[in-house]
Amino acid sequence: MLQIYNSLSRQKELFTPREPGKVGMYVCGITVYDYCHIGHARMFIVFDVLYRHLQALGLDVTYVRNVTDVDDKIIARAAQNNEPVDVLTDRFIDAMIEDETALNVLRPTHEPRATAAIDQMVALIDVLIEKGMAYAADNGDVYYSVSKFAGYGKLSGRKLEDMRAGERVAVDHHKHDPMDFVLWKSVKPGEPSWPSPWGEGRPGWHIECSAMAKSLLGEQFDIHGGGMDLQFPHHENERAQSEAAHDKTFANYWMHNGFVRVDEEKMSKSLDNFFTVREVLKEYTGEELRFFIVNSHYRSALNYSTAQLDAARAALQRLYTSLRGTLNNANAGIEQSYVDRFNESMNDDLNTAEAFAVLFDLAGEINKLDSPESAQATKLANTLRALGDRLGLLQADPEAALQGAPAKSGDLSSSDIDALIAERNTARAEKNWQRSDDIRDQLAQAGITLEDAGGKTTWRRS
RNA sequence: GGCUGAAUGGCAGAGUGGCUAUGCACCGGAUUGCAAAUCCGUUUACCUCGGUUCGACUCCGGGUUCAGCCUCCA
Repeated sequence: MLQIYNSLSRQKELFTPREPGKVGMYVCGITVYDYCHIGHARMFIVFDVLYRHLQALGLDVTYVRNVTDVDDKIIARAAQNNEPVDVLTDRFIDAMIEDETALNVLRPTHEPRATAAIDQMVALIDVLIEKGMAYAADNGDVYYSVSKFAGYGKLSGRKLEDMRAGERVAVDHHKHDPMDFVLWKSVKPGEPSWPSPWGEGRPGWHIECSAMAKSLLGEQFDIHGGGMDLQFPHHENERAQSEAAHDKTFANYWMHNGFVRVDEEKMSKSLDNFFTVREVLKEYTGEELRFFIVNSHYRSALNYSTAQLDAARAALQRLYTSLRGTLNNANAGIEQSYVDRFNESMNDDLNTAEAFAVLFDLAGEINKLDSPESAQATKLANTLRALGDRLGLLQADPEAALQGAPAKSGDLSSSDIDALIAERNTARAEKNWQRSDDIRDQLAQAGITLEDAGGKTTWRRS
């Protein structure tokens, strides 16, 4: 019985799909004008874990995550680079896919691009105007009349009066009400545009998601997700548009992931304190970054630091070390009690931190066994790999994972390392401990840790 | 100013009205030529002030601090 925290009701609710056995899920993706940062990575990973969990529960999930490929920032960046908008967006979409692959994020069922759904947006705006919920201003813009939607503010927990009282909403004389937001922006010189009944122009950001969700999931669906900062105004507006147009509930459950912070401050472009995924991947593996993100609850704030990534590496080393030497036999069976515990944690609003305790318990049990190749060890290792996969982790060959981390210092090749290990073992056979220890120290300097066990010497990056 | 949310041991991070989270680090032991890895054991908590209760880190109320949203933002 899955319970998820619904931002709309501000409490955990039992998850009941609209159609038994099926789930429609929409997540707001990114605006492609730059490389993905750790905050984007968190969104990808959080909803990837949810996607995997829903599937593990036997549900047939249609997962839609859009790509916003037309927007002020994209246009500005393309102009700055002196390149066409689509060349810029294609490049960053490719980069995004590379990053996701490195983080072992599954591709959503559909990844619609806003520019391919303009017709649906125009149609939706048309419906809103027909219903008197929107109006075309004399400057060619179309606005949504916020005051005509009774439930406005419910998702973000704010009142229209409070918002109006705020001084931070810029006054625009084309709007009937300062809170009204734009559905269609009239064309400006040099900008991409499409024809519409209100003249050439381009869609506002909010209408994109309403239109793409409708065309791929229908007028109603189960889960709508995104970053915490999208709750207002983006999701509030999406909800207002879709519910006003269709006269029915839009998404039943709204989920928002917490932020990544740096020095206890939100990671963002404007604060210029962000780290891109590819930057971090120079020093850490995608799996280490993923572990760091999955290690804490998806709604809590997550403080980024290299100390945290180091801790993720150490934790992952413990898990992989327990798998070392075990047989990778998918038919070895599953120890159900661990799976049950794992599911119980995951069913509690994706309590991944608690679920991890199950993985570490499994690692401890495997370590206690006499032989990693015993039937029981194989079964437990099989269970550990299966549960790891539920979180998108532990699928690599243990030895490769332990040796594959990017070196933090030094840059010895594996053949250099093997040669030194061979020389050291010769010295050890001669009980030349001085020479043996010198070599071990030398490797330690280069970030290589040696382990002599069972008559064999293995190594890993530390 | 309005509205959310959070405060747990050296660090990270779950959770519970009375019972070991977990990982890393630390300490003692086993193992090892010495290490590493592993195993066994130990130590270190619940922002503050009041209240409810036989008993509160856990529930209620006040306070303090921090973060987020109210403007593009995952």
